[in-house]
Amino acid sequence: MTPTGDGRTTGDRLTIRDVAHDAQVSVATVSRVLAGSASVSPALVERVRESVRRLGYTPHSVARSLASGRTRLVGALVPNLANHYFYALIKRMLHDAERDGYRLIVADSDENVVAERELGVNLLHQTDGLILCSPRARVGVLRQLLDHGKPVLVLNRLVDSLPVSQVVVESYPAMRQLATYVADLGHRRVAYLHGPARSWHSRERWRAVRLLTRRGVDITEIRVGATMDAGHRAVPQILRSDATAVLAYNDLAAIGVVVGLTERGIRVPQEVSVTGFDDIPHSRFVTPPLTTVRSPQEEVGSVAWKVMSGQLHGDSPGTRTVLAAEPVIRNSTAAPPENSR
Amino acid sequence: MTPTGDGRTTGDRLTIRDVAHDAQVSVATVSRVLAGSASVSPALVERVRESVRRLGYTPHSVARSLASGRTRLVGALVPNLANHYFYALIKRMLHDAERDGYRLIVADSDENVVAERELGVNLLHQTDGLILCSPRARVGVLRQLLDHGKPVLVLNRLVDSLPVSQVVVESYPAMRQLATYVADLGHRRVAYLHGPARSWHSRERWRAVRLLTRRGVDITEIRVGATMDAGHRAVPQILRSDATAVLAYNDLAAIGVVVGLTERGIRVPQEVSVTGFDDIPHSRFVTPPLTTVRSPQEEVGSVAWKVMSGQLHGDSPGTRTVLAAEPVIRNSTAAPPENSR
DNA sequence: GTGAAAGCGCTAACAG
DNA sequence: CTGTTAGCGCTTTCAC
Repeated sequence: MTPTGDGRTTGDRLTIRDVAHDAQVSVATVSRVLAGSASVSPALVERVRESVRRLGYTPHSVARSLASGRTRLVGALVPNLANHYFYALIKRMLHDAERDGYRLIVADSDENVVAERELGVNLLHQTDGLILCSPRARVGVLRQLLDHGKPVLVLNRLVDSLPVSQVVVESYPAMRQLATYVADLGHRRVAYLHGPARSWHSRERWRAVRLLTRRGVDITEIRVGATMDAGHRAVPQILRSDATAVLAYNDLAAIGVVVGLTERGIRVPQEVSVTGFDDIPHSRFVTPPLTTVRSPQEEVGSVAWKVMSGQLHGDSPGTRTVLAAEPVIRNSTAAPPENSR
Repeated sequence: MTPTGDGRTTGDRLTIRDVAHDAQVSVATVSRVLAGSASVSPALVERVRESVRRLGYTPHSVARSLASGRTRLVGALVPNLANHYFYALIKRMLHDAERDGYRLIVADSDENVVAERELGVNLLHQTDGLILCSPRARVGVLRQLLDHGKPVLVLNRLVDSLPVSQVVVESYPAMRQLATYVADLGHRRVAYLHGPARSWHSRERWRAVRLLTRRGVDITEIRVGATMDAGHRAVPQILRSDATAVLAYNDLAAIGVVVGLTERGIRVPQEVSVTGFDDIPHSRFVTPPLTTVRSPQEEVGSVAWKVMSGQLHGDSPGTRTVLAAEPVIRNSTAAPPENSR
C-alpha cells in the first residue's frame, strides 16, 4: 500500500511534484519558492528555480485558486462595450490589473438591468472582486452584490446609502460651467438632450443645466440617449424647439446633431451652437470641433484599479474618490445669430 | 478514525455536500442533477433541485474546473481595444459565449508583439481556448501557441502554413473594387495610406491598390497607421503628393484626412476624394459621409464563437471561414477637378 | 528552514 | 439508477 512513487506524475502536464522530485525537495518548498516566501534557504531557492526553468514548469492556476481561495480574476461589468466612453476605462484597468498579476473578465449587460444583476452575481462567484461601471441597477440590487463579502467597486455613479467604494467623475460642476458659458454667449432658448434613462450622469447633467431657467433661459428637454444615431434623429425636434444652442448628454449624441444640422445646411456654430460631454477622441474630429467637457476616464480607470487592488489586499471598503471634469471650449459654440437675441 | 461527519461543512460557503445531506442523497447524485445528467430518477432530481433552491446553493466554479479539467473560460486577445474595429467583434463574442455558459478573458497587447506572445501563453494556461484577433506575431509564435493542445482561433489573418482555424474578412477583392471605382471616376494620382506595419489586412489592401499602376495610375505610398490622429498628420504629405484621391487603410485614418483637408479649406470630394475601410459607425457621421468598405465584424464574431465552441466540443481544428466585404459608396468620392485630369 | 499531510469543492470512474 | 471514493494540483497548517 505504499505510494507507487517515483514522484513523476504520469500524463502530459508537469506538476509541482515533478519539480519537487527533480530538485530533491518537498512540494511545500517548491510552493514556497514559487510564492516568493522568505523562509527558504538561498541554496534551495536556486535549485528549485533551476528545476522549474529546465523542466519548463508552469503552475496550474485553477489548482492554485482552489487551494488558496483566490482566483486572481476580477469581473468588469459595463452597460455597453460599444460605447466609446468605456474604452479608455477598460483598457487602463486591463493593463494595471495585468501588471499586478490579475486578469479581468469583461461582461456587457447591454443596458439591461436584469442581465446586469445576473451577470454581476455570476461574475462575483468566479472572481475575487467586481467592478461595476456606471451600473443601472437599483440600490437594493447593488446591496445584494455587496453581501457576497467580496470587494465591489462602483464607477461613475454615486450611491450615498451604501458602504461600497466608489470612483466618480463629477458631472455637475463642469456641466454647470458649460451651461453658464453658453448662457453668457447670449443664448436664451436652449435644448437639452437627455441620456439613458437610468444613468446617474444623465440626471446629474440635467440637474446642472436646469439651473439656467433661473437666468431666464428657456429649456426644451428631449429624450435622446447616448448614440450618434439618436442625436441625428433628434434634429427635427431640435429645430422645432427653435433653440439656438443644444446641450447634449454626451459627445456621441452631439456629433449626431452636428452632422444632422450640417446636412440641412444649418451652420454650426453660426446658427446653432452644440455641446457634448466626455471629450472622446472623435470630438476633435468633427467639423467644427466640439465644445465639450473632458472627463478623465483614464484616471478613473487607474484609480479604480488602485482601489480594487487595495481592497483585495484587505483595505476596508467605502472609500469615495471624486474626480473633476472640465469644459473644453472648441468651435461648435458661438453667440446666437443677431435676429434671435 | 471515522469521518466527523454530519455532512454539514463548517464555514460560510455552501458545498455540494450540504445539498446532498439536505436532500438525503449522495454528492454524486447532486453532481449529476446539476450537470443535467439523464440517469437520475425524476423524484431525486426534484428533491435535489428543491434543496438547491431552498439552500441557495451555487456551485464553486473553481473546484468544478479543477475536477473536470475545463474552466469554461476563453481568452480573447486584441492588439488594441481602443480601436473601434474590435467593438462589434468582442461584443458579439461576449454575448454568444455567455449564452453557451462561457466567459471571455479579454486582453490587449497594445500592438506589442512581445506582449502578445506572453499574454497568449498565459491566457492559454488559464483558459480552455484562445481567440487571437488580428495577431501580429510571427508564424513561429502562433505555432508555439498551438502546441499547447488547446483550441486556438485566428481572426482576420490568413496563415497558410498552420493547422489552426481561421475566420477572416477578405480585404483584397473589396479593396480592389474600391480602387477600380476610384480609377473609373477618372483619378490618375492617388495616395495610399498604409496601416500598422505588421497587419495582414494592411498588406492585403495594399496588394489590391497596387494593381492600379497597371492602369497607369500614379500611386504615392504614405506610412500612416490606423488612427484619426495619424491620418490628420498625414495631410501635408498628401497635399505634397498632389493626389486627387486618398485611399486610406481604414476609416479612422480617412476621417483624420477628411477633417484635415476641410480645415485647410480643401473641399471633399470636389477637390480631393477620400475612402476608408471597415464602415465603423462614425464613417456615416463625417461630413461628407465616407465612401468605405463594409467589413462584417459582427458576423466574424458570431462565426468565430461558433468555431471556437465546436472546437471546445471536440471538432478538429483547421477550418477556414472567409467572409466577404463590400464597398459602400457615399459622398466622400467624386470625379477629380477638371484641371487635374 | 524544511517536510508530511490534510484538505480546497467538485467530477468521474467504478461497484453495486 | 445510485453511492463510494479517489483524485484534480496546489497551499497551508503543523510538526520537526
